[in-house]
Amino acid sequence: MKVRTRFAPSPTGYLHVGGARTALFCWLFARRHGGVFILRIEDTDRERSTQASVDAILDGMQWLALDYDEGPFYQSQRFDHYGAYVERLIDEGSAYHCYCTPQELEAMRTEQRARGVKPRYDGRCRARTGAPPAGIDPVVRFKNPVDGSVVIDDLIKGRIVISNDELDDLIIARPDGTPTYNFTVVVDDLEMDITHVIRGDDHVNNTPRQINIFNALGATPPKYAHVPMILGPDGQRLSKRHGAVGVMQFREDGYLPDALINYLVRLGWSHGDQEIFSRRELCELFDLSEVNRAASVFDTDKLNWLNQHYIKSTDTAMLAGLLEEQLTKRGVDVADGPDLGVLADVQRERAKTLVEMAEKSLFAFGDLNGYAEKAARKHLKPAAADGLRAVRERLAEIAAWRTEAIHEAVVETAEAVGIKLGKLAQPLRVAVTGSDMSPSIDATLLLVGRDRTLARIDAAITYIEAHGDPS
RNA sequence: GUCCCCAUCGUCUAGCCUGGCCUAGGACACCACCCUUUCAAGGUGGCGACACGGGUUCGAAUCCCGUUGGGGACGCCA
Repeated sequence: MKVRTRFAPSPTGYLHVGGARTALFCWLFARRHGGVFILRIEDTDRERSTQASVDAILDGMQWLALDYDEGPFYQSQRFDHYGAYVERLIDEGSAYHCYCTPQELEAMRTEQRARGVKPRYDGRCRARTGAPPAGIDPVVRFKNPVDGSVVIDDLIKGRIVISNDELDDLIIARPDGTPTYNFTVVVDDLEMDITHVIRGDDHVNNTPRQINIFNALGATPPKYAHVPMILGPDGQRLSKRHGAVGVMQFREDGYLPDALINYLVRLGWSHGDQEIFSRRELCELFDLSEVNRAASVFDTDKLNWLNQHYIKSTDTAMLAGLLEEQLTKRGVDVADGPDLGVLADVQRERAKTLVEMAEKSLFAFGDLNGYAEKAARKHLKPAAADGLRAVRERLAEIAAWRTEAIHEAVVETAEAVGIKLGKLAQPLRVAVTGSDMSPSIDATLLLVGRDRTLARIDAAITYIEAHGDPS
């Protein structure tokens, strides 16, 4: 049978990394087996579902290049399907109307908690006879089996057995007739011929209920694979307070989609000692049997390392385009500066993110925004003035503004003036970039350009003369 | 509280199923050194873990039981 997987987020917020990893595993599993990957939007809760969230999810999927073969299907547009199944279960005696009020149920639960037992519906409406109470719109409850137990042969966790007396009669339709999650999932997984349900392991407790519904419908449940959770550094479930968790936030923060994908896939899955995987490799190698059973902690350091790896191996034109986005976002006029390809190539080894790359490249555009205080104090001293004058003169004579010529000019000036290269390069670096950290001095000058370089050296000499207190 | 799941370096993990090849391997981070005009990148080396207690066995990270710890679920949310 052809593999069919689905990713079924509820649109109540952005696509977070946990969801993204689940989607990735679903996608990979489908690709690996030449199957079909379906996107289904679980928006039966109209109170909380928003179009903005749907868009955010779609954007996230697109950015990560997790393309789906079918969908997106919206549950809110499939209410008639669910209604028919509800009717059928009622007719067959597998579901019943319940007239208990929310207050009543709440009281029941508090009482049960107080007794130290698991809060669950006691089935008081199961055998209700006589006329229905007036003025109450009933919910519909599924008649969960009373005896026996449900076995889940989870593809990741192994065999899980849950006794039916741990379960209760869950609500499958609200008073207004709208269906609830555990029911729509079953109907959709059934109607969409899903063969493998791959989802977060916060759903394992729902699985036996869903299997029971499948059984009541006379259908065979799909195979289940419950992926462990992603935790924050404090061991708690990953959430907003841990920082960036929305997929699109990672884009904002300068991460490459391939880097995030690679990071996420290794979080819980491994293939021997291999760390770097191309999408192609993943599609060939991914297997649920290699997915870890334990939860894992999200580690930004490792993501950063991977991101830099991908930055280093992205082709120049692509990287230049990405850098341009970042620069433009920062209000930089990219026309007023060096070739972005050249820039990207010198910066790719010194930035973990595109954001960092852009920030470290600002010196090559527009005017200098002052000097970093410590750097100026250390390097823009009277002792450096002669070197700067000499190198300015030598630089001004260069015919073609190229790395080699610049390099030569700097090295020769240092020799001529009789100082070590560093004694010249550092003041020059501060003069030209405002900071004592930048790419190699020849590359830096190349990026800054001849006119700016000369003007900035002049400015630095003026600065030294004004502040030159030889203490 | 009840039920379910989980447990190897700080973190991600290999090894576990099919005990011996494990004085437990790799990666990130960290530290040191090398390279070096700064910052990086790169190279070399180092630090660092089988949660604990029983059992089975000639032999256990690997199998079994318990303890502890962590996570999840217990909605007319999904």
